[in-house]
Amino acid sequence: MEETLINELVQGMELTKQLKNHLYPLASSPESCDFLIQKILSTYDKALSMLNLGDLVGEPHQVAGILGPTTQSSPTSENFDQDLNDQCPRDVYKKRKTMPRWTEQVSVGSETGLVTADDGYNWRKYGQKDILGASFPRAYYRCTHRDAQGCLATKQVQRSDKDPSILEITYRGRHTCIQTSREIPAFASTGKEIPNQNISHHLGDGRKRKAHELELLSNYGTGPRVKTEETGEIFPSFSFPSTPIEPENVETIIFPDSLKENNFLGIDSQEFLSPETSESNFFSLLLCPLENFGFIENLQSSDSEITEIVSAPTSVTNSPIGNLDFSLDQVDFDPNFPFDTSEFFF
DNA sequence: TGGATTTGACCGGG
DNA sequence: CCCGGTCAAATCCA
Repeated sequence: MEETLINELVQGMELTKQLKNHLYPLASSPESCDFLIQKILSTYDKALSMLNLGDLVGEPHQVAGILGPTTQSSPTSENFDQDLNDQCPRDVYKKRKTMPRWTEQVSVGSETGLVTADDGYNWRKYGQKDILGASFPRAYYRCTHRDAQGCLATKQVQRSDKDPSILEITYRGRHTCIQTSREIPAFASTGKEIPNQNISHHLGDGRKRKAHELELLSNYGTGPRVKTEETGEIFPSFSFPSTPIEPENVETIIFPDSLKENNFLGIDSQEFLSPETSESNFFSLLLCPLENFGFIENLQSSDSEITEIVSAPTSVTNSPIGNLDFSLDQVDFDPNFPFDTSEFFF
């Protein structure tokens, strides 16, 4: 089993190298490509090292869970879900504290403060708090399908003190729900105003709220950069090759401007934490590296995502065509994808 | 009218 | 007791 994993990783690494060779003459920014690809390769290295060293990450099935579409519902994920089921709210709350947590910093490049951090999931805001020492309040979102499907995924969105154009989005828990957002462009599914004291007063006005949403979307992905970080914790459903045992490890990636022209901010780690979407997204990257290159940013959101990413080529290797077709069907956007937001631009 | 948001209250951990 | 996180009633809106 482990040997198979290594083989898969090695193949993935080779494929990434090939991809690198293909990308270089085409990419808008070779440095960007190189940076990202080096990141991917380094993830492979770490993953392989870990496998050789033993299972630093934990259970082998965690690793298995990230390999290939056949393990979309990883055993760990199921166990994880079971752990969270049939518990009183308090227990769930306690459990939630142990749930995987990771943070993204998304530059939204908006002076208006009306930018959302849409990630293709349906979120429902359930609270907002002023945080001590923070200039902006923190908004709390939970998965819309929590009641219906028991999905305990939550996220917190807070505008960065240092750079108000950056949203710090902390995700907690993995989505266990079946999202219906797949039917619509991921980035357009859940526009949410970010907590901003300057605008929060307007939120009572629904029309303004809607306008905000539009503005959010129109500003989406126009930021000068995307900076992601991972406040690592060990995910229960898959491994953390780069930072498997160092929760305090924070990795910040600053992306050059050349990567900013995209609307893929809507696809964040959550997408990739979901095995089926993670793979498909990466597939689409493989298929259309230039068109979709922007959302590499999101792929970089955390090492965990990279973990997911690197698992994809292995599947491609096994059955390239079939998986690619599969991926296209799975991708959250249609062929018009980046421009589906046109309706939001007036 | 049903779903989403707002917002003050509530709770538990540190 | 403070603060972060959640609840839930009131409110908003399509």
